Amino acid sequence: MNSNQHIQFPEEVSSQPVLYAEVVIPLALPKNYTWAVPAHYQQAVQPGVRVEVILGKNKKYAGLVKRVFPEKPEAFDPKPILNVLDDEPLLFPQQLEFWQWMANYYMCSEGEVMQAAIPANLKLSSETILLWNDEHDEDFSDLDDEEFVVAEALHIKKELRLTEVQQVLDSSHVYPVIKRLIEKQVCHVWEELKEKYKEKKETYVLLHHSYRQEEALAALLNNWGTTKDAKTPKAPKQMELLLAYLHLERSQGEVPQPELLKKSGASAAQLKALIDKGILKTERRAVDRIAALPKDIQIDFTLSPAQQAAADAVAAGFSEKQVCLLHGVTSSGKTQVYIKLMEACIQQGQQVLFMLPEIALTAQIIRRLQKHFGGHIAIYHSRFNPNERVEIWSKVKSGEIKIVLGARSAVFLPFRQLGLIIADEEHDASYKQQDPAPRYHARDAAIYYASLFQAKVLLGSATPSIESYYNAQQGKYTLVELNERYGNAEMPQIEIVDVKRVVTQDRSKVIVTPDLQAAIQASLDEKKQVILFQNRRGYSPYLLCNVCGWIPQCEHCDVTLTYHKAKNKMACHYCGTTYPVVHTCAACGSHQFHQKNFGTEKIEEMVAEAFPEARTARMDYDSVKGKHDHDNLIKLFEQQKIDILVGTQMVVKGLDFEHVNLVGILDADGILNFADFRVNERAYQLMEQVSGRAGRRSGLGRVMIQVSNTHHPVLQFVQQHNYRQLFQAEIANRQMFAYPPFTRIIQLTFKHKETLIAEEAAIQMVNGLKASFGAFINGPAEPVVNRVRNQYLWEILLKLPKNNQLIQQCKQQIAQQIVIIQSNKRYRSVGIVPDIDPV
DNA sequence: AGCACGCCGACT
DNA sequence: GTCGGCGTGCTC
Repeated sequence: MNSNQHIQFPEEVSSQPVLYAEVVIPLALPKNYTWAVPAHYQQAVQPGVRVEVILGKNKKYAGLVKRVFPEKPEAFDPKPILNVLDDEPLLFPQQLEFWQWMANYYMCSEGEVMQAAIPANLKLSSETILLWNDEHDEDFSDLDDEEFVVAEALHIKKELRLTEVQQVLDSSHVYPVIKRLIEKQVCHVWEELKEKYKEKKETYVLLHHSYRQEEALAALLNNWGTTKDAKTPKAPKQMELLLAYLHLERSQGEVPQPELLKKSGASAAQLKALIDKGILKTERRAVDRIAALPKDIQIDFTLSPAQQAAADAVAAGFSEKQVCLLHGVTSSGKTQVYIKLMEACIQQGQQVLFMLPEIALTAQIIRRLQKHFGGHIAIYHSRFNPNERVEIWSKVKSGEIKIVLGARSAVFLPFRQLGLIIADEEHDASYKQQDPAPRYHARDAAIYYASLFQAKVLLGSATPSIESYYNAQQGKYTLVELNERYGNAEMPQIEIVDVKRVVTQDRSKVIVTPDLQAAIQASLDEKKQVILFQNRRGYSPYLLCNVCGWIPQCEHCDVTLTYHKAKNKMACHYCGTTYPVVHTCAACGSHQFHQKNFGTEKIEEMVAEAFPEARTARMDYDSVKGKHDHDNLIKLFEQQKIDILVGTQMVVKGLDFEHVNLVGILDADGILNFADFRVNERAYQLMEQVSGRAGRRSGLGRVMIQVSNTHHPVLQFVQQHNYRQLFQAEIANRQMFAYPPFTRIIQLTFKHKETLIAEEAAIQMVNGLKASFGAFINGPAEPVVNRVRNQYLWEILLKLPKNNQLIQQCKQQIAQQIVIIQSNKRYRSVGIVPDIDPV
């Protein structure tokens, strides 16, 4: 086999039995596969390390060892593990257990969980493309010969496929060498980013590590200018610069180069001199990278009595129950309560995971937490640069990072001593991953994950999900209420504006009623700011033929195309295809089209026309592509450089603007008339959260809701800010129609390019489940949008009683049924997608 | 997810 | 006569 055989004892003589390893491969394979552990790797192969294996003819993967065992598999002959990539496990047993739980609970493979769980840089396969890391300089002195060869090739070509690397290196070394190059940040793994975003980079000045020690620094300063030490410089201007640096570092933690030069009045040359002397150094990095802030904690505020009481109640609750729901009205200062609890947790040497919905993860909250926890905190985000994600991964694992602030994917980080998970805005639907598998709910998964560490979970919201509030009411969670706004600010006053009363010439919908228009003007006159909220769903602008009523549709989906005026394009929001704007009706040949509905784009345009003297801006998914666009826009609005902000859901999330005293909800009907069992809950959450943006700090805020169905009960609840009433009304509904929290839902989607085949497969599933679960099955039915990407859809909805054993049995039976259905040639290519607890 | 194997249409 | 379309089955 190889030369090792000569130095290795023959197997019969060796005291160790042959071992096999169950390995998770980051693919949607039906199950995990087994590879043989060569004798010389028996020490190195242990659960949690990555190994290089061949799968299929010649595909290589870095898989993760789940389990090592001595029994030889009978059904097949395992291939050998080629290499062991890690000296120590990439994660702890808790994470492996978490993966397994997630695969079971959400009906997917562990490979799919792995895919979601670990950063791209830790996933290697033959398909992997390596990219040269632009941040790396050309200093290759710390590379060995093999690393150097690859690094040089990469430096020239900028990218290499792993198969190309194979041609340069002896093939038995490729993966280990690549692994080391990634660790040395020479390169990183190419990854298709969901959203392109350009990191904002700045040059920061840091103290060279040899002067990080207090004594070394003191010695340097005390001996400055004396000649005792030949290395000690004299230049007084440089000392001034150094002192300015130290001052800035102490006062704000981080020292951006431009700021230092400006504050100290020193020149770039003087800075360079200090760098050349090895006293300071510079580092170019993204602004939101792990901050080199001092590792101390500064809690320099005191809680209000109400906040203190809440914090105490949460802490007391944790001694009895694992989960606590903090229901605090908007602007009650939940974040301060979190900060106190986080502090207590890290004082005990434990780690904290602070989760937020992706779009609420703004510079505003980051800055706020960094102010208190400095360098203990890291931000984790699916859009971050791959090298940094690995850096955070390992620093969380080592325990160096105490607090992670992140979106849902942060639940996968390898915490060592997790003490507390906070899920802020716990009601938010974006905690649920829609596509691809694992379709997990990060809030629910976090509760399980925490239990593996005996850690506590704090769910926070001004508008809790019905499920969580119900759990609290039933005594499953502790319930803590925080009913007063911080600083005793009053809750905003809510006015319902009946749009039916406004008559327009062309019977088209009114966008801004005269009442709202007057209120906007009043706010502007007071030099205050205005937010106009437009629900996006179903309210995008589209074109309609004036003659025959034809509406342009997507070629691949059963969806009306959205008209984007600014880009002069038509787009499908389901599959993303864009089309040129139609000018000729496909049905009657007419050239007259009318723009229907109003998106934020149209609203911004009209508002700008109506208030020419005001500065308006728009915030929605299209206008803020990158994360920094979003932050910049918020900054502008904070600084009152924008008077009127028109936006979608985005403006709702966790933002805190001081000078907003009017919020307009333009079309509440679009929110209230959505066909989903959660409409009322959603509508309440949305309107209450939007209202919360008004008058947060000073003065009374005003909210105007434009609606035609003025008697909708949810409007009254919002008007009175009465969550309890909403809950009571809604829980009765849920019970009556057997929806969560009284049942658990499993949705099965069947996809095929012929609708009949998808339907038949769905019917077969129903038939297979009928005997045991017949009473709980709804469907199959076609969804409202019945074709996406040229595939027709059919759905089955199971509303199961809350009985874990029964649910488990049902999942098993679904899995079996999927195998049976797909073993029939006719249904082989039907995609069957289970979604557990869909939102 | 790849990818090879395999069975039917427009090319040299 | 062949090149190649992508349906289908398998990967320890």
